[in-house]
Amino acid sequence: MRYTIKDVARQAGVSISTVSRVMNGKSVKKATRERVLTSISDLDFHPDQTARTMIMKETKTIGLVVPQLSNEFWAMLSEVLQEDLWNKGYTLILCSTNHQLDKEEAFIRMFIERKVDGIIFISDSGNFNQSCYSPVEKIRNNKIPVVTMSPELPSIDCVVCDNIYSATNAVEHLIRLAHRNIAYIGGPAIPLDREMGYRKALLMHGIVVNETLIRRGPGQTFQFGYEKLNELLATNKTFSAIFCGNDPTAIGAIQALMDSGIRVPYDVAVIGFDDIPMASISKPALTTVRQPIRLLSKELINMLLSSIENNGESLGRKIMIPTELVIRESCGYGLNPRSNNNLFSANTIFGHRG
Amino acid sequence: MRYTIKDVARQAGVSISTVSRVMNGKSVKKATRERVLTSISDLDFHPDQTARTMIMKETKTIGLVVPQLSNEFWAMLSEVLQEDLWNKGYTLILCSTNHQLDKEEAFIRMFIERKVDGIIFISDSGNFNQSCYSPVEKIRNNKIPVVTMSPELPSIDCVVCDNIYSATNAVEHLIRLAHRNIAYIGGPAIPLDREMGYRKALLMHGIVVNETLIRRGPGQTFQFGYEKLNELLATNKTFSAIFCGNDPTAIGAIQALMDSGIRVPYDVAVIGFDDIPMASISKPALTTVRQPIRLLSKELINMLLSSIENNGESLGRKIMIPTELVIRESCGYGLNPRSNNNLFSANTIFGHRG
DNA sequence: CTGAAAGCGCTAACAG
DNA sequence: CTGTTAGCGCTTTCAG
Repeated sequence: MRYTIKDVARQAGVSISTVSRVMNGKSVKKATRERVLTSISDLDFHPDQTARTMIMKETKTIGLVVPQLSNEFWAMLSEVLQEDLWNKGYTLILCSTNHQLDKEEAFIRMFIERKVDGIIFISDSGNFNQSCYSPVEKIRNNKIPVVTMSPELPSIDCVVCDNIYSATNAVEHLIRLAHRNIAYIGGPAIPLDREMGYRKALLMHGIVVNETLIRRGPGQTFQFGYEKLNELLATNKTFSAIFCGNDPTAIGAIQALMDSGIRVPYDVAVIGFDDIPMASISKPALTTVRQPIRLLSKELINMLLSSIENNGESLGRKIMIPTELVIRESCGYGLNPRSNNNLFSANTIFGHRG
Repeated sequence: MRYTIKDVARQAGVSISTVSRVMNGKSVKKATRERVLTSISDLDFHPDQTARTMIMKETKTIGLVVPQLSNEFWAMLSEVLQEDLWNKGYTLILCSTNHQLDKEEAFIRMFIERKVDGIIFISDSGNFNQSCYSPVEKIRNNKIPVVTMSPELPSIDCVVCDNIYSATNAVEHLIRLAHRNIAYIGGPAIPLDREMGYRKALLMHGIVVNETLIRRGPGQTFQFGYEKLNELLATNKTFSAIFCGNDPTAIGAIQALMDSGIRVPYDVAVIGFDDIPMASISKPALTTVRQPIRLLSKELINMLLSSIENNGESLGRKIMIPTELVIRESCGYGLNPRSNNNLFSANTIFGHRG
């Protein structure tokens, strides 16, 4: 049996309310306070959060759903979120669906039962119905503050990198390097806007989209990129560059190319998305779009906490975070290889886009 | 305001105890049960775990402390632990210290206040005092079931790979490939037993340990390996192989070698530890010791849950999990390059070693 | 089979 | 400044 506030009160010869006051920093005579403090440390007493929660109506707990922890991007974002929230006095319950979408609902249910103060819901179900997505509906019905990275959901707060702009920017980089036959590897687990950005870049430069160069599938891993690239090779279509929806996919694609004796970047240029640590380590080092994780975390938390303060009022705010195109080796350096101006900043757009 | 058991009771025209009975699957007349169930779903009522906990004395929550999530090994282990625990009805609170040791104590304190049913405590403080380590002491004093991966702590349950044996096995592999000048990169954040295994292998083969070939430091990342390797090069000592305490370090070391024009494995062989996904992707693919994550998770959970059932009784059990040496490209294939017998199994030792 | 009542450990009025 | 008291939402005796 653990000690309770009663034990402390008895030990210190005061009432339980006095002990409570000491713990909550309310005014107590100095001598009394010290006596209580001594008893607390003598007994190694820890106040029971559970009981406190029943009255305070707040758990100081945030629920986080991410698609996968073995993807470095989500792992790092989770870690930063946890740290930033901790510094603001919140504990994070981190749940990875590992791409099993049916778990999302189960996690949400658990969050509700545990009365989390807010939820950060990051789904890789890029294809959900625009007007209604059941787990999110459940959160809203329960009036729990929530923030997502899915701009498709109307009237739900959202913080996300500008996927369309970033993808367009990346593909334009390839176009500037004289590529015209550019493939895309993506799928429902990768934001659809990245494909849209790819299409937009081609359109802007009068390049006809070749649908056979677009490979989609349910995956998002190294393995997925490897397979899709081999599919692409099997079509016998011509392509000189590939834009991949995320880094693991890009690295898998590069591996498949190399296994087929195709040199990167000399024969085919490859570009990824996320800039996970692995991107700079793999050979050739991956040119990719960097999502600024610390900024993402900061904005997600700001938005969520402001929503908590306004007791769950969701304004449907959308914040777009800028990205950087980080140029490394995997698509060469084009016309000006000695340039060290290797960062192209995407626009920052705050607020809902018109 | 969320609905409570009272609202359901009123809606269904029964008492709150009946609602409680329905929720807990106790005997209730069929008609009544159905009426209650209807009210529950009509109101989308979720029972409050917090209130339940106050009576039940269990939170169905496990606390997990890991050193870092951006290291794939910990990320994957965390993900598997979370999934396995979820399947057993437990929610995981995952806390990454990100190598800030002072956070360990803060997390433990939080776990106690939240009344977790058990703690999985994975510290990378490899050097802690054998007889007492403050965060762990705190757990024990509070009689919370705990399991660690630190075999040094006496009378604390522990599940861990056999680091000494695995390291010895890895280094012997290098010795079999005719290497005699073998360096080691490690440090306090990497289990000391890996260094002991390295020393043991050399000893067993009559090779004098050259202390200048052992590079230690507080790190464990890619960056750390890169720096330590450069330190090693700066000493001008001869070495033809390196055993690294974990994979990120090994991959960093390889990068540093390549940046100095030293070829791997032709000039220097490198071997790592963990077998993270990156190990098979980086070039050259890394030969490394595989820690079986799913098995590790299974055993950690088994041990913890059995301890919970025996209300916190810690027996100081130590389980050693076997590893595999996965041979890829980074140390060549030695005398028999065509062999596809590329797995050397380490012994499995269950129970405390004599 | 069902309801009334006690109480888990804590905080927050409300009196002194 | 401090003690008394009434709950928070639930489970669990104990009577009907």
